[in-house]
Amino acid sequence: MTSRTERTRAALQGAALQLFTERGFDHVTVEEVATAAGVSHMTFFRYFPTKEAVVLDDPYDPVLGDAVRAQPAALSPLERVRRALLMAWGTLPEPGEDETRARVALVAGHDGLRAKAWANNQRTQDVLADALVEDGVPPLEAQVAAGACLGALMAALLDWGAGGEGGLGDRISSALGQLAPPPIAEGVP
Amino acid sequence: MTSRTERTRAALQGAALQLFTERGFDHVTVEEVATAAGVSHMTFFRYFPTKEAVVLDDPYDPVLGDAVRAQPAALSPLERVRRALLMAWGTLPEPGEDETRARVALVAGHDGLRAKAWANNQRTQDVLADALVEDGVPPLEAQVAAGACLGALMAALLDWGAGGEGGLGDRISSALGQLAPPPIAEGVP
DNA sequence: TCCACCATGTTAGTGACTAACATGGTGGGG
DNA sequence: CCCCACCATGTTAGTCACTAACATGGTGGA
Repeated sequence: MTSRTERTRAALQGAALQLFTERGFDHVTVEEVATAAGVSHMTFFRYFPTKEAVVLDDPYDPVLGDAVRAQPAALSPLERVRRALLMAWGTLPEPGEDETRARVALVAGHDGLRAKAWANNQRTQDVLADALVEDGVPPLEAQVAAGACLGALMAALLDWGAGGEGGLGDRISSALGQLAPPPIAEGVP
Repeated sequence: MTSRTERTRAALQGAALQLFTERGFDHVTVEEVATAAGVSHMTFFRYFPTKEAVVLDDPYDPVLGDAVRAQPAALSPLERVRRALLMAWGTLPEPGEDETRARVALVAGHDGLRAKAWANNQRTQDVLADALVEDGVPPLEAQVAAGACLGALMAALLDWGAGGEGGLGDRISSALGQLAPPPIAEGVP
C-alpha cells in the first residue's frame, strides 16, 4: 500500500524531526539524518531540496487560493483574504498536534528555518494575491492584502511555537480578528 | 576622513551590487566580490556575516521602535504601528534612489535573498512589537500588529522592486492605507 | 623613530548541495 | 515462474559558503 518512496520520505522526516529536536538543527548533519533513515545523503536531497525543507513541508497552497475565490467579491481584498484563511483553517487536514508543535517550535527557534518559512509564505502570498488579481483587484493591492494577513498569521504561529499556551486555532482566529473592520453599530453587512 | 574600514566596506558593497546585477547573485562567488574590491574572501566575511548581507544592509530598526513609542497609546496596536511606519518613512535618511532600486530589484528576483530579507524583517517586527509590549499590549497582539504592517510594507517594496512604476513613498503610504480603519462618518477620534 | 595594535592574508577544514555514472531491487509481462 | 526494463539508490568527486588559528604588515600615536 504505502509505496517505497512514501516510506522513505516519512522515515527521513521522522528521523530529521527527532534528531533536530534532540540536538538542534545546526548540530545535525544531513548525512546523519540520512543514515538514521537508512539511506545516503544523496537520497535525502532527492526528496527534499534543502536541509530546511524536511521540516517545512506543507502543500496547502492550492486550497487557500480556492478559498479566496469563494469569498464574495463585494468585500474589500483584505477582508476576502482574511475570511478565506479563517475558513480554510477549519477544512485543512491537520497532522498530529504534537508533531505540528514540534515543527513550529523548531522553526520559531532557528533563524535559518524562519527565513525559509517566510520564503514559503511568499509562495502562499502569491497564490492568494493571484486569486484576487483574477477578479480584477490591482496587483499591488492584492499583494498587500495577502501580505498583511499572512504576516499576522505567521506572528500567531511563531508565538504559539515559541511556547505560548492554548490551541493553535484560537490564536489564529484571534490574530486575524485584529485585522477585521470594526463592527458598524448594529446590522452586519 | 573616511577611515580605511569604511572605504573597504563601501568597496565591497559597490563591487557586490555591480557584479550581482550584471551576472546574477548565484553566478558570482564571494571570492570574486572580494577580489574586485581588492581584498580576500576572509575580509569579506569580517564585514558581512553572509553573502546575502552585503545586499541587505539596513540599520533602521531603532528609529522605528521610537516612532511606535511616539504614537498615542489610545489607538489600537495596529493603528499605532501603521502610523509609526508612515511617519518614520519621512524621516529616514535615504541612500540614492537608483542604488536602492537596484538592491530591491535583486532581492525581489532571488529566493535566497528574499528569504534573508524576511529574516531581517523579523528583527524589525520584534523591535516594533517590543515597543508596544512595554506599553502593556499583550505580546501576541503586538506581534500580530507588527507582522501585518510589515507584511503589507514588504509587499509594496517587492512589487516596486520587481519593476512597478512610480515612487516608493507613494506605494508605501498606499499599502499602509489599506490597513487603516474606515473613516467614521464625520469627526475623526 | 619605534612600538603596539588592528586590519588583513594564509591555510586548512567542515558541511550543504550538485553532477555523472554505476548498480541493484522490484514489479509487470511473457 | 522467470526475465527484463526501469527507477530508486549508492558512489565519487567536485564547488562554494563559511569558520578557526595563526602569521604579517601597515598605520597612528608616543
